Amino acid sequence: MPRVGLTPEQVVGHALALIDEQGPEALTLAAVAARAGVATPSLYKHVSGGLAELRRLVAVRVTEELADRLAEAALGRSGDAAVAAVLRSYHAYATERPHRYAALPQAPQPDADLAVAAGRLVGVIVAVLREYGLEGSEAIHAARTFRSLAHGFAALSTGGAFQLAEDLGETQERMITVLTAGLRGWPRP
Amino acid sequence: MPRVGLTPEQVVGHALALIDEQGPEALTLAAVAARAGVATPSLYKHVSGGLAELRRLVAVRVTEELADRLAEAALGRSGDAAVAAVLRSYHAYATERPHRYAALPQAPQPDADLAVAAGRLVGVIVAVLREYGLEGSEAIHAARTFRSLAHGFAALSTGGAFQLAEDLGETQERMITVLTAGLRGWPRP
DNA sequence: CGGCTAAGGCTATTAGCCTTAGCTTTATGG
DNA sequence: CCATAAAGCTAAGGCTAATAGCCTTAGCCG
Repeated sequence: MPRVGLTPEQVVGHALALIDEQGPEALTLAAVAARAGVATPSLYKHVSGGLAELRRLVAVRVTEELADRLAEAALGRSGDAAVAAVLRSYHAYATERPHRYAALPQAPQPDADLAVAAGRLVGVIVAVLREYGLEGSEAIHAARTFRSLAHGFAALSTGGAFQLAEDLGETQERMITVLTAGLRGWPRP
Repeated sequence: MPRVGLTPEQVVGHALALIDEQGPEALTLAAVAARAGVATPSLYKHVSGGLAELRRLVAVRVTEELADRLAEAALGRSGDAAVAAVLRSYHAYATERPHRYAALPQAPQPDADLAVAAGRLVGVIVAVLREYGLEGSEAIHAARTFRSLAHGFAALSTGGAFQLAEDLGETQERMITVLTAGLRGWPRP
């Protein structure tokens, strides 16, 4: 039994490949083990928490990836252009890797690593909103609005909920217009 | 082995009860059978497609429930008040029955019954938007924006994605303000 | 009233999955 | 050169869905 030199990172990599190809349902330890050229129980040497932990690690990695994408999109832009770029790149990520994006919400438990990654993602959004003069609680409400719109659009469009022929890109541009206008005229209570 | 007088509707009812209590992951034929006082394979007499069909039926029923709620909220209201009421009742449904709402997207295949139910839901939204003078493609884009915001907010808030202490109701009111303003000033290309 | 049919139960079985336990081999550091 | 920890293995147990085949009940029809 030659050593295959597996690491937790590689295990997650195989998991992501499986998800990309066959969807989150197909993520099973047996399939990951087969792909890694190893017997199923051997995975526990690297991912001691079994399937649950593997899913957790996948969620963390995807969240980090998404946060990176958003940060890159925000880089060098400001105001409406930054909001538009971040929203577009959010949707682009979900569209390019729909299964990976769908694997995101499956982490019910509050998890420290995931919280860190999610914090980075929210940080990018909050930074982009700062230029609208939003501070404190209002920045939080605005960031939630942003995330709701971005996630809803990504989830529904990759999930096939938008059946009609109208172009999704057009929908996205309308959303951007509404959102940027809403941020400029943000309701100050 | 006395007949227990099961119907597909009752099977779905038990499935919903299970989901409400323990989440969508807990929906297994074995658990439903136990709750119905029947052996697992007997369920196939009522739900011939097994677990997949049961999930499908659950999704249809939940979509119908939600559409009913939204229709009721829209009744007798118009304009901004109607939009606000529908958005609030969307979120209220998801909050009252988080697991049930989470069970919604698990129906991947395009399904006729589900399409009908989803059509009713979209119909309510389109009707509410009609008062803003939106027609044709623009009405579609606006309805998509509405759904994205509603679903995103529902999914993220019930999923525990909003960790901070800020009140969710406040966030919702900001969202309503932004959305109604965006609809009134809808971008006419 | 007698019997037939279809529906609604059942048990048994197969196949696939996760997980734990305990053994064996490999690689490495002293 | 050997001891030990890491990384692999097989075996086994306990879930799950799903299929096959049998039995009983209900209800209808002649």
